Amino acid sequence: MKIVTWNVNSVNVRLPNILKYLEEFQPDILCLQELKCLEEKYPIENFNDVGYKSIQSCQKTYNGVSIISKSQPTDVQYNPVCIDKEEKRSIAATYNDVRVINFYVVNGQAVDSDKYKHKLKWLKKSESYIKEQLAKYPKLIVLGDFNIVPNESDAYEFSPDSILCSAKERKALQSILNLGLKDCFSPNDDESPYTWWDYRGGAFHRDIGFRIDLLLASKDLNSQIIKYEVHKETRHKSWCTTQPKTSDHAPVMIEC
DNA sequence: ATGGCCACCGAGGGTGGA
Repeated sequence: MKIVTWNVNSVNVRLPNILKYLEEFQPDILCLQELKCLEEKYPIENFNDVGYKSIQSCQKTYNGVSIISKSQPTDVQYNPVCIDKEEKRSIAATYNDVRVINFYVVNGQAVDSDKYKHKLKWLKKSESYIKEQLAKYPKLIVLGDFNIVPNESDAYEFSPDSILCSAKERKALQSILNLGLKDCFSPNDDESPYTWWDYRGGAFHRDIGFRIDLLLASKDLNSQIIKYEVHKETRHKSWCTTQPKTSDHAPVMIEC
């Protein structure tokens, strides 16, 4: 089974890229973040037309998460981790015997800002939710855009006092891992571990990036993982000729 | 070079992303 997480930065702008991705990589489960559209603008027919189902939690302009899959989801939860009900940042469902929880974690903007406090609060809520879910579903994966750099080696330049890298954020992530999850990341000797590169300053071609898109699996699932890949090629404007504008994130895939 | 922000809303620039 192939499971992917991808922050697409607008599902409608990126639709050609997503359809090409489905065709080329044939994931069983594709979790998207930053849909940036209302439910009625979500391109579900385009996914149905190529044999995929979708569940989604949408809002105007910001956020939004969905799970695109070959098989039918069960036990669907829309926005299970929620502080402000307008913010759609979480969605969960079961596919066969695997529980999939898709998160778009709060960015946080700057350390000690109101948004940073909101981020930490949101992470605390997600920890309680994951704990409850782990008790129900032994084969579980939490994945998405975490907006947290797990380790110093996961950033081109690790700044411990800045957003994505701060101690409080990383501690919140560690608390989630301590529930019994393992980061599926597997280093590749030929390339950096990054999954996000700023649009500005030619960051991608200079490989100034960060690893902030994560897949965290329970032990029962983690033991079955046979592959971990970051599909950086989708970040090249030449990859999808019908929509050369790319997301600033690359899709991350595991196979189990 | 695989480059030099992008997408949103709304009607022009302000906001948010990370």
